[in-house]
Amino acid sequence: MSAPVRRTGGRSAAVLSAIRYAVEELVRERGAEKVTIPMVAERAGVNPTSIYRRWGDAPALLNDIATYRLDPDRPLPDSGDLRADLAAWAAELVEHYRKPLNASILRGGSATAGEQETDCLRNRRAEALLIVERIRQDNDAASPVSADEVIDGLVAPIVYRAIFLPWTLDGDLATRLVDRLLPQ
Amino acid sequence: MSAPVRRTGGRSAAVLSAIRYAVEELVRERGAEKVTIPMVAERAGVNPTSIYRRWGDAPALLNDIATYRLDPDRPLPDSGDLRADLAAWAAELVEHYRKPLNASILRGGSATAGEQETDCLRNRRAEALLIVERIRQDNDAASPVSADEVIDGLVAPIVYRAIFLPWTLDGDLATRLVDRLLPQ
DNA sequence: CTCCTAAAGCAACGATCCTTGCGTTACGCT
DNA sequence: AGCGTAACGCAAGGATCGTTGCTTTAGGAG
Repeated sequence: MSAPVRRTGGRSAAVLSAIRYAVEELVRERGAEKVTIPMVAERAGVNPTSIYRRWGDAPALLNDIATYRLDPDRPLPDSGDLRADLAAWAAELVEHYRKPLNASILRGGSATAGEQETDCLRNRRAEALLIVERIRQDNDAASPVSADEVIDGLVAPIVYRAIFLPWTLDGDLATRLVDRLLPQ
Repeated sequence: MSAPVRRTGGRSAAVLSAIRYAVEELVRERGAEKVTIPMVAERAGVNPTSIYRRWGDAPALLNDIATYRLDPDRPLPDSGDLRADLAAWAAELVEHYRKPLNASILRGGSATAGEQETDCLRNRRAEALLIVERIRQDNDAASPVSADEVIDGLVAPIVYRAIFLPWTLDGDLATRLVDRLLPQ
C-alpha cells in the first residue's frame, strides 16, 4: 500500500542518459517531428519497450528532454533594475533558442500545443510574472509593464523567430526588443 | 518533350475538393498532427494512392490546404491611415486564427518550419511590407514603423497566441497590439 | 548477504502506413 | 467523335510502429 520505491541509480541512470543523448542527436539530425521511439532506442542501444513503458509516446519524451535542458529552477536575473533584468532574461531565451536542437524541440512541442499551455512556455510566463512582480515590490509602485506585455513584447517575438525565422535570432535582438518595450 | 498537359476539370476537381473538405474536417476533429493520408482518403471517398501520388506526404497536403484558405491575392486594407490599416489587417489575422481549424493547420506547419520561411508566413511578411511601404509613398515620408517591427509587434504575438494560447485571441487584441506599436 | 520488486530485455502480434505495378477511367486536344 | 495520356482505382507487398505477456537483471532496504 506504500508508494513504489523508485530506482534512480546504476542501470536506470545509464539508460536514461543514453536515451537523452540519442534524442538530442536525432532531433538535431532529422528535426523533432521525424524522431520515432524505435529510432531512439536503437541509437541508445536500448530496447524500445523501455521507452514506451517510461514515456508512452514521442511528444512526452521530447517534452521531457526540453524541460530538462532549460532548468525551471535556474536563478533569474535580479539586479533591481527592470530593464536590465528583462534584457538579461530575454538574452538567455535568445541564446537558448539559437541552438538548433532547442528550436527543433520547440517546434515539436508547438505541433501538439493548443489545448492547455505547454509546459516549457508556461514556465516562461511564470518567470515573466516573477520578474515584473519583484520590481513592483522593490519599488512599491506599479510596474511600467504587465506580464502579458512581456509575453507579447519579448517571448512572442523570440519564439516566433525561433520557430519560423531561426536565422534572425541575432545577438542584440534581446536589447532591441526591450528598448521597444520600455521606451526612452 | 513538351510539358505534360494538366487536367484540372471534372473528376480531378471533384477529388481535389473532396480531399480538401475531408482534411478540414479531420484537422478540426483531431488536430493537424494526427491526420494521416489513409484517414483523409477514406473520409473523402478516394483511394489513398491518389493522395500519395499527388502530394507525397501529410505536411505537403496540409500546407496546400493552408495556403488555399487565406487567399494571398485578397485585397489589403488601404484607407491611407497607417493605424487603421494595420488594425484592420491585424484583426483579419486574429479572426482567421480564431477558427480552430486554421490554428491547427498553423501548428502543423510550424512543426516542419525552420529551414526556409514557411509559405503562409512569408506572405504575412510581404503584406506587412506592402502596407508600410504604401504609407511611405502616400505621405512621401518615412513610416513610423518598419516591416520588421510590424512582424514583432503584431504578427508574432498573434501567431504565438494562436499556437500556444488560442483562447486569448479575443476581439480587441488587434487594436491593443496596434496601440502598443503606435503610441499616442 | 539476502530478499523483494522496479526496471530493462525479449519475442510475438496486430495495426497502420507507404510503396509499386498494373488495369481502368475520362479529361483535353485535334 | 476519336485518340493519347493524365489521373484515379485496385491489390499485394514490405516496412515500421506500438502493444502485451513473460522472463531476466540488478537497485535498494533490511
